[in-house]
Amino acid sequence: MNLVKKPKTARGAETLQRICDAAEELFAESGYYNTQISDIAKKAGIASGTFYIYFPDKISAFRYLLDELGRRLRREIRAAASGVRTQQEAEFVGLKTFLSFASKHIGLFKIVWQAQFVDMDAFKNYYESFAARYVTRIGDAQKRGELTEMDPEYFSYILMGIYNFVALKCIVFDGKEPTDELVEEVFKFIRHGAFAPSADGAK
Amino acid sequence: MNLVKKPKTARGAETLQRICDAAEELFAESGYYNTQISDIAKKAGIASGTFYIYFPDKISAFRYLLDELGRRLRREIRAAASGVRTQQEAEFVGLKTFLSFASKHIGLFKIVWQAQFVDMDAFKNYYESFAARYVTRIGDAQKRGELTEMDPEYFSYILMGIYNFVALKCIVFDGKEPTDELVEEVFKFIRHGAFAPSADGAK
Amino acid sequence: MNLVKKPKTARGAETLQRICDAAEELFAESGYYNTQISDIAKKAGIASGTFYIYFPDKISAFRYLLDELGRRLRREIRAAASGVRTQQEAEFVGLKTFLSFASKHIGLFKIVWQAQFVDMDAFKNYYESFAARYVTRIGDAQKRGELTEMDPEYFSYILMGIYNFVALKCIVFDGKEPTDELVEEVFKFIRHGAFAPSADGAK
Amino acid sequence: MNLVKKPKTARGAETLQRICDAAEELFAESGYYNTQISDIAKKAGIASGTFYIYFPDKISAFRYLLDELGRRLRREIRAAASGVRTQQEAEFVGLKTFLSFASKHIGLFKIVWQAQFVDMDAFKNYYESFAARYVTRIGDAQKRGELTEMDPEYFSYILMGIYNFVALKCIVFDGKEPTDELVEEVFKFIRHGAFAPSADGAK
DNA sequence: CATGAATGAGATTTCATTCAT
DNA sequence: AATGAATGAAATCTCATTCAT
Repeated sequence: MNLVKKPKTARGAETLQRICDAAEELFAESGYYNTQISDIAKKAGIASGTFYIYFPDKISAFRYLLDELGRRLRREIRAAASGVRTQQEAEFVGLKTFLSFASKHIGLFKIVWQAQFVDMDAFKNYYESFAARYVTRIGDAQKRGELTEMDPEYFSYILMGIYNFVALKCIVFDGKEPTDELVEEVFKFIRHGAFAPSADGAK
Repeated sequence: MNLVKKPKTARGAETLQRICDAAEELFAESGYYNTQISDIAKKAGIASGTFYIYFPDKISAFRYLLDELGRRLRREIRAAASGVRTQQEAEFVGLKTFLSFASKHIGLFKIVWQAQFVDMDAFKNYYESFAARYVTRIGDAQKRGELTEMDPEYFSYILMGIYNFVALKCIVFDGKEPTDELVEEVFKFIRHGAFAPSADGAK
Repeated sequence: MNLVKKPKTARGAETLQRICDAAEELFAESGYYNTQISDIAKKAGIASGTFYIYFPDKISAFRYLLDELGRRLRREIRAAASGVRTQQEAEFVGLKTFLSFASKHIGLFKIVWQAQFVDMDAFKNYYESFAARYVTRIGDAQKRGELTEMDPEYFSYILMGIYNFVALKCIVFDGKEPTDELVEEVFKFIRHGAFAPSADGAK
Repeated sequence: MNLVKKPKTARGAETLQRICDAAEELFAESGYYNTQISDIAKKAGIASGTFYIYFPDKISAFRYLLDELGRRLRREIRAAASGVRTQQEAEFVGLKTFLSFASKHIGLFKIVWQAQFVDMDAFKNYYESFAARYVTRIGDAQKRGELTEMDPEYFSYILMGIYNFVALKCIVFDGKEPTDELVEEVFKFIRHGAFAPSADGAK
């Protein structure tokens, strides 16, 4: 069965859009389990029954939003990194794009985090989709000698961990927009690691 | 007011322990919202009403476990890092301890992740408690020139991000025990960053 | 906030009416605490959940009925007493109307009595609403020399006491309809007091 | 079965007393259905189980207190009225005693009111016990020409209505002690009725 | 006598989903 | 396409009562 029924009329398309916007906001703000269909309906300005014209059930709406998030984010990163040469530049641009996307779509960002308790398969799939693309790129870069030698899978999870926790701190906890300085700072860690050259050199 | 009612008899203490064990396992396995009091009661071998002798409601049990997790994990890390000299050693030992703790207490580890949708305050508090301790240590180490200069708060969130996503990949997704080799690999990243010396040397 | 949600369709209006009728009867017959939502639903011929479309909780339904009782009773008494000249006539007609109302709506009458243990504020408010209207009329009549001089507030509570206990004896305990003779008898007391003229003349 | 198990030791007697005091207060303050055995136990400073040493169940404690109330009140009124000659004096003293008793034992007074929804038989029995004694005295007084001729049963309910509602207003609603002036005022009504002599004489 | 932990039936309330209009 | 009333299974939580200690 399909996650969503594509509307045939313009009126229907607008209704679906309103449902998605409302659902995105509410899932992010209150969480999947604390969001009722009636809440979504009220926020979207429709009757509860109308929700079921477009989605077969609640979880389908969630999965649909989750899919959309991944797709859009990957598209943006791909677009942003299209012109770069080195892996360093790609990483820098990726970080920047991720943070700005998470800031604009804080809803979708928070939806991913809870997915593991709503739909573990969808959650795992989300991260693995990201990792998969990473792994190829990382492998290539390692062959070119650009990147530290290590398991490409863990490599990508480390980078995702950094990205996600920086976003958590900056956007969710502190409610700030990520600045260019922040991106620079974080990227410094990614480039050099945690330890100061001197300390490391002494070893 | 109180998250938990301390039992007055040995029998009561045992019952409470059984409730905690059952709740920890179920919250982790199925998530907070998919875990019913009746499930906990059945797993603990008690009547449903007995749960409410010790906890005023479901969410209090969750918060109690969350608190306990943080406390135990911090205690173990502190104990493990008590004899070390440098920040590098401390970090290495901390990572190792975290992964082995998460592997033993996968329940508690997964409880933290969902906390933001059960009780955002408790969730934030959890990470901030960790960050707070980190920040001091990091500041000191930076003064000694051991660590890269950067905002200590983001520094700690970066490290927590790495730890958590490595645990996610290894323990949750792959269902493996973290090995010493993994710890070494991840630590390599923390020490040198993402980029190979040669590539970096160009800078 | 609101005690009741006003239905938007005719079907809804009928359902609400059926719920009110059922609740009125059951609250009166078995008391608030011995009446279950499922009893009301069964008697109204609806599913339990439907109750909650119209009332946010059990106590709101009770308060709503209590309000309605007061309003309807006051309206009837006002209507009945609209054409009278003297306070004596007004009082006579008021007593008569009260007893016949209580007899028709024994449910609502009994609901008031228990209100003090369900919702003390609503209970107090009920009697004070009655007393308030009384007090004005009594004050006026006293100025015209029609009524014994005494505190108008206690005056009204005395009259309410007489009305309520006569109704208790006749309707609740003996299960009878109040007759015109009863009204006459009781009114004799109100007119002359307890003591026979001769005995009183001795004073 | 007995309502209460009489204690054999002095320690037991004190415990029973503490239970009764606590129950009286709580039943009055919060109502029968909102009072938990555990509340009574806590207030009495005992364990919940101890309650069941003295009372077979919750309702027995209630009935016991209700019985006690009637007995004590009747005893006090009898004692106070023992020396009087006329029905007028008896009535005056009765009113005074009732109000002062209700003021001291507001708990017991409020317990009676809710009895109809806890135990209708006990409630009816309570008022009928009072009415029964009244009826005899009233009949005699009527034969002596002291009292207005009317059905003695309704006569007694009218008087109880006056007493109870004056107590309700003064003690429960206004939280005041009944004064001698109040007793005088109310008694004026009982003696002369509601209407001023002139107004009545004109008729 | 006293304790307080344990019970478990039962109450209120929620909410995803259906369906007649 | 949209409405909103209705459903009813299921969840959380309560509390009188029992009983081993």
